[in-house]
Amino acid sequence: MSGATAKFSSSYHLAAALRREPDPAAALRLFLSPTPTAAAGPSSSPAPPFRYSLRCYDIIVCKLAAARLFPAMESVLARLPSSLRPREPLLCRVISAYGRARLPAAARRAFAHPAFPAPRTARALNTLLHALLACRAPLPELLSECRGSGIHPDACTYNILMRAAVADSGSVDNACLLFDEMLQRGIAPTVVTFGTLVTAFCEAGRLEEAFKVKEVMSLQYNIRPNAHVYASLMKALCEKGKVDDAHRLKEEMVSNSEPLVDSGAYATLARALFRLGKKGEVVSLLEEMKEKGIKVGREVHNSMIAGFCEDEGDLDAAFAALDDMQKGGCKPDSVSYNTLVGGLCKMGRWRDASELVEDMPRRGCRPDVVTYRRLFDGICDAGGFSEARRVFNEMVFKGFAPSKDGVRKFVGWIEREGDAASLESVLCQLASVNALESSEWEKAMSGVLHDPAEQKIVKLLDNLSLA
DNA sequence: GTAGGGTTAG
Repeated sequence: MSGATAKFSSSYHLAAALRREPDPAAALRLFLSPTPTAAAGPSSSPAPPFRYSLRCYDIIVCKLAAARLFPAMESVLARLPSSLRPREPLLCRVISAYGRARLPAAARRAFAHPAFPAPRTARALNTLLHALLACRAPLPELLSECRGSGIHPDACTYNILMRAAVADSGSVDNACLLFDEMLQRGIAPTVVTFGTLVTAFCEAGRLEEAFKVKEVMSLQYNIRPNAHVYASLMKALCEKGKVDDAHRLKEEMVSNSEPLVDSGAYATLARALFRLGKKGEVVSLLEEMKEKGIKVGREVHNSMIAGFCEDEGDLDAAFAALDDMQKGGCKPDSVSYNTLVGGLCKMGRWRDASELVEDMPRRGCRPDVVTYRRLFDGICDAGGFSEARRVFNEMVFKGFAPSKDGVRKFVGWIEREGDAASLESVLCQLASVNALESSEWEKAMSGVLHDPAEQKIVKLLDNLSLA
């Protein structure tokens, strides 16, 4: 006897079912009540007839983390017995999920989670540092986290710190100081370290120094520049309008004996050619990749989609590029869809954009914060405010904050409508995703507030300002 | 998915 009601006789079967279940909430229900009797009544759940394996915890935690269902994830972690000896990679998934969700305090708490046996290694520390970097924590905070942990830093630690130095101060010089410190402590730089420096100089527009780093790494450290290094340099050259130089650099890259089959650098070139209106050269670029046996990767497909949407204004061609991508065995990601959503909105086709977003889960791609922002902005720009209201509710429910620009237009519309109750709930929703800025409610106060609801809102705003 | 790039916001 098997089937939906028989459920699972072992943690092995449960793990397989959890893995198969695409809906994280459904997976959680399976995890919580793997037997039919347990499913019948949550309060009287008997213990399942088997012991959960670490694998089951692994799968459910990762699924919940990916879906940002953090309270559920925490409750599963709280049930995780330390006797199962969960290992650091799982902890790292949790930490980085919080980093991606921009929840630094939660990331710090996870780092110290008691279910995971001490001591922590540099790997967990580095994951935490990277999460904090994603939350735009300033460099001194990362440094003190580092010192406080008592964990010996490795090259990866320094690479993250160097990135943070650039992100924080915008100056490459602090990154260079960290590089010197790293050498003094006898930690050998890796190809990633040099890639980070090259990128930092490129972003600062200091191309001569970027090329100097490339030279130093090969001549003094005998580390050959890889595709990352070339990609940064080529992008910087394209941005300065030196597409021919970028072309030459690409030649150097592919003539390197190392099997550089990475297509990322081609994406930059393709997009730069689109911007210059040289669609034909993109075609020959793709042919060249085919000749050389270089797989056309996701980024190249995405830069084609972007080229058609933004440079050519040709949505049909963009959707055709999406089809090509799928036919070529490359799964479109949120960048692909976000570009199309933006393109449709820009053409005023926000109803089509809305449909595309609704279709994304079925196509195997979860809408992200960019998806919703572009759609919301596009609808607000076009004045489709009742649809905007629907999208707004959906995105806020998922924990995504709308863009400032969209909020301004949306709140402006609600003010003009003079619906104080709506305004109140929208302000609350904005506060729930930390998107309520003083300027918004100051403006709201000077707006529609001349009816009895006025006092209520003023009181609400006072409360918000105290929070 | 412990670190760097390339395609979308900003």
